[in-house]
Amino acid sequence: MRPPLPLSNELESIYNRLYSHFGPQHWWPVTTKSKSEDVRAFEIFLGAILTQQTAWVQVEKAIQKLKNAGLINPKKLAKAKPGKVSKLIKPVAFYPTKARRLIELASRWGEIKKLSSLPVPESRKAILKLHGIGPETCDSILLYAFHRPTFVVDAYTRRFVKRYFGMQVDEGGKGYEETKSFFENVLWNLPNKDKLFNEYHALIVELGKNYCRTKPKCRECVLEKGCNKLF
DNA sequence: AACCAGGAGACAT
DNA sequence: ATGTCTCATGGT
Repeated sequence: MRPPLPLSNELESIYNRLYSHFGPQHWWPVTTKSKSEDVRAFEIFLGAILTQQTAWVQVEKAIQKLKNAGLINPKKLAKAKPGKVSKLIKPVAFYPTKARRLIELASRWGEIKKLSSLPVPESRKAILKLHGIGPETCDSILLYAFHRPTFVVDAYTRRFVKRYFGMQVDEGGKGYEETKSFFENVLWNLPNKDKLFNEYHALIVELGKNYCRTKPKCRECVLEKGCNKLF
């Protein structure tokens, strides 16, 4: 049993309310200024993996350390020793395994860039096969590093559609795809998709971080004008 | 002092 | 194909 599909205006309206409440989120935050597009993409790529199960402030520390060591650079990072990288990214969770993965992935950066320019469905399939990259990280990389139109889904996104639309999304990978196409089906024909997807996901994260972490009801006042609880 | 953060993989069923 | 367990730092 499915909930009625939201009118496109409904998701647009929510977007507009989120945007006027929180303002632009400026994702993906990047520290390397006015460098080549390639360096920018690589830093985002690293950040996408570092941030798994990790608060963003911790990722910033790790990125800064990598930067000081000159390792926001695929070739150099590929040659770095796991012990060294591990030490640099220590502020993030699972740092030893992430260190090994980052080195491996850095050595395949050229391949990854090529894969990212395939049509989105094929691109995701290919990048998902890489070790250390699951669905959310894959879509984050495609959207934020390579500006491809793919909607990123995270736990906040699922919680949001569950509470706001009463949608029954299961926890597993199926729920990921369901939630993803729930947004994409409605928003796909709008102009500036990548920009919209970018801001929309960031806004949902901001919403989720700030409101009603645990209360499963509290959906009546969702995004209503003048309500300071957003859900 | 439990709980969770911008998850993913191995493994069992 | 779908659940459960594990990894393991730093904030509140």
